[in-house]
Amino acid sequence: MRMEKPARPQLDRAAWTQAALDTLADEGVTGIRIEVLAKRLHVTKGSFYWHFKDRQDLLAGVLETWKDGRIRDIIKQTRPEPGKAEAQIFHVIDVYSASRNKKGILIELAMREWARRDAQAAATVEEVDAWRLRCARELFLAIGLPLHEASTRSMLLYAYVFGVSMMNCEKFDGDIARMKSDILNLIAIPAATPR
Amino acid sequence: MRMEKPARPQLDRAAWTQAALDTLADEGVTGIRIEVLAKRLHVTKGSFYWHFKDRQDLLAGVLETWKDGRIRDIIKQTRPEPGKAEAQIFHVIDVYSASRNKKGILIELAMREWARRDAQAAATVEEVDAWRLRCARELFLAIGLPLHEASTRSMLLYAYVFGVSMMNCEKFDGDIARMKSDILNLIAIPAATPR
DNA sequence: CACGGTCCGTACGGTAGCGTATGGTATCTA
DNA sequence: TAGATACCATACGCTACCGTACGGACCGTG
Repeated sequence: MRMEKPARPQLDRAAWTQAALDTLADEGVTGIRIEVLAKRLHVTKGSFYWHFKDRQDLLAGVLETWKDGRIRDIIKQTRPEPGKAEAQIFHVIDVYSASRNKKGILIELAMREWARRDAQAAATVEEVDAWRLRCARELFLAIGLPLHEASTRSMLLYAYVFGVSMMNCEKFDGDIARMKSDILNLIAIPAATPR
Repeated sequence: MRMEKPARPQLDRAAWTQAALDTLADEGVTGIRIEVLAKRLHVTKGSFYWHFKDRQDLLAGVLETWKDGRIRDIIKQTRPEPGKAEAQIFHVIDVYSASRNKKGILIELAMREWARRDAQAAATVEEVDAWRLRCARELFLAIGLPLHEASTRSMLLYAYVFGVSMMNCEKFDGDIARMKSDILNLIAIPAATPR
């Protein structure tokens, strides 16, 4: 009979991993520091080193957790629904728009920053990206594109959404909203005049 | 009469700033550590604190140096040359391809990682991006696009090149070279059927 | 030659973070 | 009720940094 006793938190690996993911979004990998996380969770390092062997153990858990979540989401978002492929493409893009998923994007960027200097992280990101490209390609195939153009467009799609998330568009001149909308149509709608 | 005495290096701010930029490419901002740079330059901290007030002073110098160099390059690359606008667009893209300018791209990514957590860096990157977008827009205008589409395409251009530089495309299936080529045509060549 | 400026080495105190050792306190189980 | 177990606090040594204080070597100039 497990009673909820919020007075005594009783953390587990998942709680630490989640806190690490939050910190990753805000400060990057180097921001994931055990003693800082402990303060955040109102415990001490003693707790951490009970659940984890060392910092590397936590980081590996972060990678696993992120990878599983991303792949699950991707599969769900791109599950074949006849006749809705085009809408699904727009939905995939929407998921990575800063306005709708700020934290997810921050984690995404932090992951790639991490991957540039760590082989494990690189492998993880690579695997997730491979899933994304495959699933997006299926959507483009579903709306009638040939294989090669489907591959090309899915790559352009993800390169664009990640790239634009690195630019502070808010302060540029011009109608940013309309520009983004036009870009999406350019990417997602093939062989048709935009709008 | 200044003789070159390599036995006694005689560093200056520029040498430290350059070393910091190199380190930035490899390890990010947090990798710029005074005592590490000193070891790299075969001197001690004593030298650093002679030329700089503190670490922040160095970082500000790095931002300035990078900004000036980038803006100068952008202007040079997009200087109006009648009839060559399209070639210039492709050249701009080429400059940001990993194969041709690996270090420049690493610095670019590190700068944006830095900008996500530091207001000064954010302002610097923003200013550079604004120049880039303006200059690229001029090129698209020169090949006959209306203002709005010129803005849109220059934004897509830079978002794409930055985004693709964050993806490890080497290990994906498919003919990556051809895909990238197709994408470039899609971005740079308006109103024409790709291929 | 004395002397001030330039440039750097050395030594120090201080902080932040990692990992370990060890003890303490609940909670469960026999 | 007496362990045994799960979970956490405390205290410690260690390393990597930052920034400062100060001294010394070299240079020019009077």
